[in-house]
Amino acid sequence: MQKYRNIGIKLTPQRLAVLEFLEGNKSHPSAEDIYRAVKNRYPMISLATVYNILETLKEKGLVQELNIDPSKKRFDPDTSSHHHLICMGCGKVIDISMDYSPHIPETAIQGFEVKRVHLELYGLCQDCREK
Amino acid sequence: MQKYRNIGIKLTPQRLAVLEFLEGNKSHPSAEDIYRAVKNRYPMISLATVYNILETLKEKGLVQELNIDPSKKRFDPDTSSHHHLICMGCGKVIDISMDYSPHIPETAIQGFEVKRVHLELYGLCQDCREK
DNA sequence: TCTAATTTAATAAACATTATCATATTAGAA
DNA sequence: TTCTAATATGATAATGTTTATTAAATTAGA
Ligand SMILES: [Mn+2]
Ligand SMILES: [Mn+2]
Ligand SMILES: [Zn+2]
Ligand SMILES: [Zn+2]
Repeated sequence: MQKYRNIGIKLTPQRLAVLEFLEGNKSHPSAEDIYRAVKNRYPMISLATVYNILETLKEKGLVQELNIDPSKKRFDPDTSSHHHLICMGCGKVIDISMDYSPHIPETAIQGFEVKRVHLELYGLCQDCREK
Repeated sequence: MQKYRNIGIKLTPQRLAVLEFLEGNKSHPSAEDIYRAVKNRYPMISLATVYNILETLKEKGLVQELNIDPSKKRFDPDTSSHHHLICMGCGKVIDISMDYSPHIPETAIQGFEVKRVHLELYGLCQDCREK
């Protein structure tokens, strides 16, 4: 609603629907996931539009693209620095926020300028362990 | 040659060519990269075969699949635990090996069993910084 | 209210990866 | 060495994801 006025993009029902679906969403959905969810309320929306919107939101820093899943991109509305547990059993992606400031010795990175750090912890979630 | 006898797979010229190309390779090539490189010496090889071989090598633990690049898988013959610098400018992927055993508090991972840790450092390489 | 700029939706195209299957090759047994 | 069952290859089709195209619709500001 009003809260998205100052983002610097035109407000369309499609964009609002995607923003509302993503708001606080911790499931790290794919474009297809978002499309299906939004389609329930706005059956006329197109998948291409969802891709367009995600691209726009990414540029505006309102969403982050995750490369965690080799078969498709996944999106995260939490753009703060945080890390992920990735279940090798079911593909679930879970946030972990732990105080983490790695000491990276200069010698190890040879003039590379580090802008962002992402930690991936691969393993098995509780549910998948019980099988 | 002889060194690949005990892997538990049939030795074919195609497999040997891929293994030789990957041996000590630090460029984190895609399937297409590998196909192009191997094709120089074995022009009859098919891209599907490269995919088959990579799948087999992955199962045998001789190669690791990286999800670093959103547009395509990349492969790493170094299956030891190590981490990567990823250049947001040119897409280059560089190894970093630093002693890194994060202390992950149990409370942060809620019953998740961590099998593998991968650290991604996004930024700009020396070359890209100079532009 | 009017209008220029932007966005949408439908669809085609591009691209990476996987599936299919007839033919060829490997590795081990005889 | 020869034979043969099991496996691998190569050509190609199929699939799934993402991007490009473009006419029509919508937004936001004058
Ligand atoms: Mn997250
Ligand atoms: Mn590596
Ligand atoms: Zn799981
Ligand atoms: Zn670079």
